[in-house]
Amino acid sequence: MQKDKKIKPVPEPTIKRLPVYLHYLNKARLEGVINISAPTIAGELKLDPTQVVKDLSFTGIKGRTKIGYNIYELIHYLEEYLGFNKTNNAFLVGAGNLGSALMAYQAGQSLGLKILAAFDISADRIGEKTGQVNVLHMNNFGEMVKRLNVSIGILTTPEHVAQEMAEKMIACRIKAIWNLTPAYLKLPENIIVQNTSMYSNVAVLLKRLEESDVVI
Amino acid sequence: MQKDKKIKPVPEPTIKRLPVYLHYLNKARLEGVINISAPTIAGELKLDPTQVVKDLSFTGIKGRTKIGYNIYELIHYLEEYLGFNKTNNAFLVGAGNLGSALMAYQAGQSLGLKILAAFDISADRIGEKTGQVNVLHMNNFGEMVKRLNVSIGILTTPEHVAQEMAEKMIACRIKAIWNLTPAYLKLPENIIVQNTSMYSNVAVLLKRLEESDVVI
DNA sequence: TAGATTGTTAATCGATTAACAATC
DNA sequence: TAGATTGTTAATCGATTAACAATC
Repeated sequence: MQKDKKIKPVPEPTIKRLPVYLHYLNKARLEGVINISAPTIAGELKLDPTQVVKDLSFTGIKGRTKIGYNIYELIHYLEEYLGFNKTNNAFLVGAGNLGSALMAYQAGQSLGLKILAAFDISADRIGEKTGQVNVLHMNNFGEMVKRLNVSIGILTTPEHVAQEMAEKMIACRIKAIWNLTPAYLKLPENIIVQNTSMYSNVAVLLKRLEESDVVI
Repeated sequence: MQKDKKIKPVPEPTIKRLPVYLHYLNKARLEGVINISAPTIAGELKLDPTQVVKDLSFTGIKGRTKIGYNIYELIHYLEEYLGFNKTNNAFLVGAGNLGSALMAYQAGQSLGLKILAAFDISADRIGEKTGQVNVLHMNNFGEMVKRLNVSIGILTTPEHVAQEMAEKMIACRIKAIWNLTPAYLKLPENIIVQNTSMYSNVAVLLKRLEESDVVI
């Protein structure tokens, strides 16, 4: 059972860099680039060339020595590997500013997620349409999950209802939650939670600013 | 010059966890907790107790064996260490949904940053007031930076103007940019940039969901 | 051929985890 | 005293970087 441990797991830092490559490559493709090498990508994104080679190798793509990678092929492999070419349907809970930002966001460019509908409990938001996404009452959440077979939930509520809404989501068979609130959610082990904490990023920024001030 | 290399640098993962502790501790404090131990914190946030001890030790706090840390003192040390108790003034550029979310956000709880004003170029946003923050025209940016001596900029514009606005910010002597757009900014070495990429988080979520599907 | 690049394996670096002494 | 905890040092683990062979 535990025998076949051969499959080397992808490092999480790699997973986080792959969409950055993808984003850059799409831009380069629009500028007419056909072939692109790891050192070029590394130079643009200020990374180590070896690291780019290694990261890209996880997608299974084969490059050509002296030439690099075909940009279309590379984009395809990245999208395939990240699952960005599949339709990853999601429901959003909490149609405030942050939620609206995400809804507007995906209208322009694919985030790898497709927000099929948004849910809220505030009467004046329900019935609204942000981007192409309708805002429905949270009461309809369970029914809609069943109907559209959605397994990803995006949580953008105020913090004080985050835990409650997350529980409601999983009661309706949501399997993975992207948590953009500052709340730390207590949920069953089998639920996948991805926390995107704004304040962690602020902390890093402030520390680096402080360090630079000291040096000067 | 290079001699005193004794000061062990704080690991970046530690910096990112510290505000998570702080947030949890503030909640616990409101519930009347006076003393709290590392194993308790670790249990709540699903972390290793040793790691919590080590992380907290960077702030310089001294705990008491068998008792743990005084929660008020610990909060104080964390805020001090992270610089959250200082007034870190910031200007926000791009008063769309995401920008508004951040403005509203800080009204409720301190993010360690104080947004003094927001800037935009769209006529119908200028003059608005989100939370307690006024939206001004980008033309006034330089003057306001000088007047209020702000060194942190928050970038929440659409992607296609992100580079341009970032350059404008640093031309006006902004030293650090918190970049919440998907754009990869090309800026001088001495500028501190903190990228908060939404799609990196989505990528991790999708990969973990995929893995869990395979296992079942 | 020379030089640039991929791709793999080894070495290094850094963060986490384990071990353990000190303390109350 | 026994047990729980801090705090430090050592061991382990994982990611990055370096080295190098293969290829065009």
